Amino acid sequence: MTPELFELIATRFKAFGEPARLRILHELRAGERTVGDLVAATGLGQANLSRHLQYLLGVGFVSRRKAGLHVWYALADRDVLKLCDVMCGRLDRELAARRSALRR
Amino acid sequence: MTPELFELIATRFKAFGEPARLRILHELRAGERTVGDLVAATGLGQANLSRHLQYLLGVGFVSRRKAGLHVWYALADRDVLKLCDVMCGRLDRELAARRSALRR
DNA sequence: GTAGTATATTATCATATACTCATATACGCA
DNA sequence: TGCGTATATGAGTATATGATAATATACTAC
Repeated sequence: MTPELFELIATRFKAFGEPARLRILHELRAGERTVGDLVAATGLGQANLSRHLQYLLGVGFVSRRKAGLHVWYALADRDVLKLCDVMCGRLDRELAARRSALRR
Repeated sequence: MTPELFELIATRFKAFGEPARLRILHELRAGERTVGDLVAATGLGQANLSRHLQYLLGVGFVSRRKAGLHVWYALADRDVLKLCDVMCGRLDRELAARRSALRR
C-alpha cells in the first residue's frame, strides 16, 4: 500500500463524492444518455456537466460513444452500481436508526 | 432521489476520497487503534488526524471508545471493507489492463 | 490541589475544485 | 463552402477543504 496507491483509490472515490456526479450516474442507471439528455435531466450547465463527464470517464466509471453530433455516455460496468448500492443501503439503515432513536 | 439525499451520499463517499482517511481506515483493518497509534502509523499530524477521525465518526465509518486517557477507534462495520475491496478490485483490473495494453 | 499526557478544537493559510462565460472543435446538412 | 448544433476546453472566480500551530479539554498520577 504505497502513497501513490492511496491517491489512486481516493481519486476514484472522489468521483462519487460530488452530488452532481451522483446525479449523472443515477440518470445513467436508466440507460445510455447524450450530454444534452443529461443537461435536461440534471439541470446542470453544459460546460459543468461536460467536465464531470470527463472526470467520470477518466476514472473509468462511464463509457463514451460518439455518433454524429451526439456523444452517448453509459455506465462502464456493474461495480459502479454495486458501490452506490452498498452506500445507499448503509445510509438507509443510518437514517432508519436515527428515526427510531428519536422516537423512543 | 432528492438533492438532499444526493448530498448525504456524496458526503459519505467523500470520506473515502482522501488519501489520509484511506490510510487511517487501512490501519484500522488490523484492529482497534488509539489516536496515538494512528499518528505513529500514518505519520499524520495529531490535529490533522483528529479532524479526519471526526469526519469518519460523523458519517459512521468508525466507532469511538474512551478508556482513560486514550480513545480507541475501530471500523464501524463490514460495509467499509466491502466498499474499499470493490474499489481496489476495480483498480487492480484497471492497472492490469493498462500494463497489458503497454506490453503489446 | 498541581503536573503531565492524550485527544479535540479554533484560527489561519494554502490549495483544490466546482461553477460560469466565452470560445474552440467536430459534425451534419443545405 | 458556409451555417447551425452538440460537445469540449480555457480562463477566471468563488467556495470548500486539508494542513498546521496554538490552545482547550479531559483524564491520570502524585
